[in-house]
Amino acid sequence: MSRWEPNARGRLETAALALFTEHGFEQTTVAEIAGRAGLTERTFYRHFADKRDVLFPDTNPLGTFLVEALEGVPAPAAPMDTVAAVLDGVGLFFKDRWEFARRRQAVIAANPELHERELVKFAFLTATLSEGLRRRGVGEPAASLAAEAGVAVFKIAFGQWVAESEQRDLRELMRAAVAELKAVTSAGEAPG
Amino acid sequence: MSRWEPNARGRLETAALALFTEHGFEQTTVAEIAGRAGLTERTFYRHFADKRDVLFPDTNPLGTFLVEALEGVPAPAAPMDTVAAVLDGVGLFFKDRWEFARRRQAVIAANPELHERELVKFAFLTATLSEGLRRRGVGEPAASLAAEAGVAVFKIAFGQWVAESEQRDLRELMRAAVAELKAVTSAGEAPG
DNA sequence: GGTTTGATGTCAGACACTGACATCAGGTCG
DNA sequence: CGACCTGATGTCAGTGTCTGACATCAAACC
Repeated sequence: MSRWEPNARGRLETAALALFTEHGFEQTTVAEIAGRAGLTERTFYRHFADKRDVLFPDTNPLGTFLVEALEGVPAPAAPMDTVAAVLDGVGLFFKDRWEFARRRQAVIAANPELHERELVKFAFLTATLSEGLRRRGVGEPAASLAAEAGVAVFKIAFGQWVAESEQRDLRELMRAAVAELKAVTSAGEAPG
Repeated sequence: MSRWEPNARGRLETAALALFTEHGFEQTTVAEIAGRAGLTERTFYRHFADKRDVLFPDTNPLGTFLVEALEGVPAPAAPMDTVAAVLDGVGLFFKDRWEFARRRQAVIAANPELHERELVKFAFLTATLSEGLRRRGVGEPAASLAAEAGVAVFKIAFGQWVAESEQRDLRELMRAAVAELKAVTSAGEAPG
């Protein structure tokens, strides 16, 4: 028999999401989260850098997934096609996480502090994507722009996806958004 | 003679930027900022919602400027052309603020917490721009995408602008970024 | 001149977060 | 087998952010 219950980190994440949903983010203290998980406040801070981080784990699967997806794209593709291919993979990634994503997003949307942290995660994805593109030979500022565009598409499509009452195909939403973005940016290019 | 020195808010902003530059953001306490401004910590929190906000004032001139610029654009323009026109105005807005922008950006870049807050301000600009476009009849998700694209262009061009050792024309950098974005998004659209 | 207003000060306190040290089951090594 | 080390946790004390409640008092207003 081991000295402690296993999966302390997971228990903290579960307890936090539950308490945030029940009482709200601000009304929940770290001590309460730790208490529900059978741990102390100090231990919470050994697993998460701060209170918000419990919803944004460092072991962000999406980040690593992104890198792998990027490497899987055939090399001689235009930047935006590469991004589109990566987004397709991301769509599959979320396939079985719709319910969880919805619950989590509800908590985040209800708390400006959490929304703020979410933006950091998006910025991290943008940086990851941009670096990946540069590694594939895309120059600046093309790489940064394509990365920003890709994450923008993801943001918007993801927002639509979790907002629907029925689960749709995230990939379709993203493909539509990519098409819309192309239309928007090319329109009026050479008027007349 | 009035009871207090005038412009308490401005004194706090000046004191904060100076102290953040000298000792860093985390090493500076709110009490120190208030002290240098001849005020108390409590008064600081009457002017700013939190410690970071002293670098991101609510009376954000850029936000209001954006709205006005948006209204100044002739109505029958394509979304991205509207955004481009607004960005041109924004470029002028920063014309005389290069030095200040550089100092401020140096402080922000040195502190993740401040960078995080900056992302919120960008998100606010995106929302403002998106809403303005929708008010002009642009539908969704085109409005959101154009807004995201515009802010992305601003972010990247602004980053280049403050990174240079000599002041260049922000408008040119943004125009180039818009052109690059169009190139990136249209490339590979209908491959041969 | 009395009253109201509003920016500030004072004080107490909750809570986020951190450093230092203690504990103790389980694995390691001699 | 026993001494030792490791690592996850607990305990405690402390700093700093941020907030609510109440006090102050020049200036404006009537």
